[in-house]
Amino acid sequence: MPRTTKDSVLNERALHLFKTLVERYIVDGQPVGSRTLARDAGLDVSPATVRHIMADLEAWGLIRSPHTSAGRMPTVQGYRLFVDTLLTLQELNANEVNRISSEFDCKQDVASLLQTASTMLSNITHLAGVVMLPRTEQKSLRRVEFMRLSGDQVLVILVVNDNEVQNRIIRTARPYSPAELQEAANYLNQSFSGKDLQSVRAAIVKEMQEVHADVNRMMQAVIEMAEKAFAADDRPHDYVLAGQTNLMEIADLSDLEKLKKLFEAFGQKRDILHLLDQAIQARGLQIFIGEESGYEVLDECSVVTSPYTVGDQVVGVLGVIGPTRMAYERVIPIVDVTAKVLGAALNSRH
Amino acid sequence: MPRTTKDSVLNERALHLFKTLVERYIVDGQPVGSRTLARDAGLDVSPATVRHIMADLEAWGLIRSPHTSAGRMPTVQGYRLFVDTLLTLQELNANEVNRISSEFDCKQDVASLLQTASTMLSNITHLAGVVMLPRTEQKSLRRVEFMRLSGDQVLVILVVNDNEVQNRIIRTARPYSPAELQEAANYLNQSFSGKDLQSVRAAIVKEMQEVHADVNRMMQAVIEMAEKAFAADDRPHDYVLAGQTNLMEIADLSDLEKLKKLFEAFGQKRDILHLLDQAIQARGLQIFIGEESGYEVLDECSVVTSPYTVGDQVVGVLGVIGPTRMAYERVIPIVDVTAKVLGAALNSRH
DNA sequence: ATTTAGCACTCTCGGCATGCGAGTGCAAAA
DNA sequence: TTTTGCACTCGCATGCCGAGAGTGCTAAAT
Repeated sequence: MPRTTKDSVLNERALHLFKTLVERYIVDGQPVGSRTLARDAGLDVSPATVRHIMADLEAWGLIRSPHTSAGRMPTVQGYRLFVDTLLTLQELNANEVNRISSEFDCKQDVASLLQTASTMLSNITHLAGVVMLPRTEQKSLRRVEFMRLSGDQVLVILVVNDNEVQNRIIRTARPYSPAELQEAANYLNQSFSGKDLQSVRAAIVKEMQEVHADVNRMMQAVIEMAEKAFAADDRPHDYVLAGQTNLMEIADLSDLEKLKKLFEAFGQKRDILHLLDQAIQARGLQIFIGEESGYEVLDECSVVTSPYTVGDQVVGVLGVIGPTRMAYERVIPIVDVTAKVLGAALNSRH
Repeated sequence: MPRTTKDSVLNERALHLFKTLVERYIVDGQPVGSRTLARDAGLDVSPATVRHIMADLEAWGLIRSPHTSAGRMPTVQGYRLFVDTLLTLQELNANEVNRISSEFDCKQDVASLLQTASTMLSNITHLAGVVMLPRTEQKSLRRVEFMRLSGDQVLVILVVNDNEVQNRIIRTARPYSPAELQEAANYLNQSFSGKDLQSVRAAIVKEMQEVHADVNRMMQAVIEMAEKAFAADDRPHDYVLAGQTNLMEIADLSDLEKLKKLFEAFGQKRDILHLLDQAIQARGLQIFIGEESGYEVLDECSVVTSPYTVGDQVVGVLGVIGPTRMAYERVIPIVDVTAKVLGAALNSRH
């Protein structure tokens, strides 16, 4: 009886051949034929045998050929298996890690740290690097200041976390005098300085509900403004992208049409942000291969991400975007290390 | 005697044919042959006559053919002549102008105004839009605030122009107490509130030179900090780019290699900024055609720019970047109007 | 039962000739 | 000065051919 479909088992040898095939395909991008594979695998079997096994692998959905009489290349499921169970990572040595972390040392502010991380990812991997802005949950209020602009507009300046300044413009129900504003600020600074921004907001909301008409005019002003000023800091997520142009010279994506769609997605940011949001939930290195991501523009891409932490809070995620045919064994450690180093750098500047 | 090179004169008819040729080339991108041109020009002459004239135009360096037996297309000099003296602009009607300016109405802050302008330019023209950030010369100080961070680091918060907040971190010669900082801020606010930032700086530098040892400790502190805090706001210029992807589907630039170089230049920002800087000097609508710009990456591109003003101060420049073969007669009015509308929008928010 | 060798078959790709269409330039006629 | 006629040049699409690479199947060998 011929080994038709899946009556065969994926034994050691088949997996070894599969792994060799993927590795080979990743380095030179050509579908791999039986002869090449037989030679590469170092197994001392004939191409004919390899052909049999390749037929099995194809039946298992791990490889496919673009057309008759071309070699085979991995399917998405194939990459998945490869990445999950067969990959031998090329860990970075201490030297390389040092070179990476030294890049961060001279940077001052958060923005340039992120920029550096993104650029570095793209430079080392020759792919596109992406770093999502940190969502700091812990923002401790250091000082608040109100300044009247015109009519009912008030400029609010919040100093948080020792060295970060936020400012927003709010509209108030009625115009307040500078004196009133000063007093309101004083009250808030006294009561809440050093407190977490979230809890300040909570306290204010609570106070709003408790005190009704029996509150004096001043207190009303304070509460009204504070409520608006501390409204959740929900500016949309954002990311820093570097080295998109690297993707332009990758043969797999050379279809201008697709490339354009991809670049537009980078510009829109929406889809990419959704994906990064998913990745951040995962609390660990995450790999999206081809269509797995669920976004059509990323059909021919893989995304390798890792969250980065400050303290032990996950605050953001970074990674690289490249063709499905990427050197995972190199890229994964790089993303991993970069996330750790960025986390450390952010931590020390805190 | 045959009309060999430049013994012929560029008469009315020759110019008319040339103009027709350019217009035709701009719409369909194909080299224009004598037959087509004879038909298009509406002149009732035979293709042969047109051929003679085309030979003249070629001798004058206005057109060239990519190879024997292809039609002719404009040279850079040809475009220059066309743009300078032959172009019939397609002015926008009031309706379109309104549609443009209404886009700006709902925007709050400067950043989103610029973003809107850039996006709009790219949407209307189907090219890349670029808007340089305004360099406001007139920054009147409204309020200054110092806040001690750690050791010799001081956070400076400057409120300028009614609603813009700048903050910088400076290092001082010695640690100052909160009280000292407060006093310094008070002094500066009293003396300089409402003054222009430049002149504040000048006054401080002057004071530094005049008063030496006979100044009290307090005054020294004030001067030291102020000098640093008001150091010229020389963050590098920057711009907002939109619709780069439009450039990807333009046949003229379909060379991936060139396109990559161009996109990298967009990322680096350096060359583009230099060019915009030149454009801002020019005080008026400016067109760089192909190699005229002097930047190799822009060899196959044209850039149409116009400065925009607040009050009657030129504060920035905006424009579009596209292939040399662009619809100048449409693009020029669009850039022009957008610059005016953006200026007006910035003005009203001032 | 597995592995190997042999073989016919399929598909891609580069090179090559060919013909067509578009356009030119020149010389002679109008 | 303009037009006509004509020979000539390219670029480009088409079709053909052969080389190369790889497959699947069958039959033989281990």
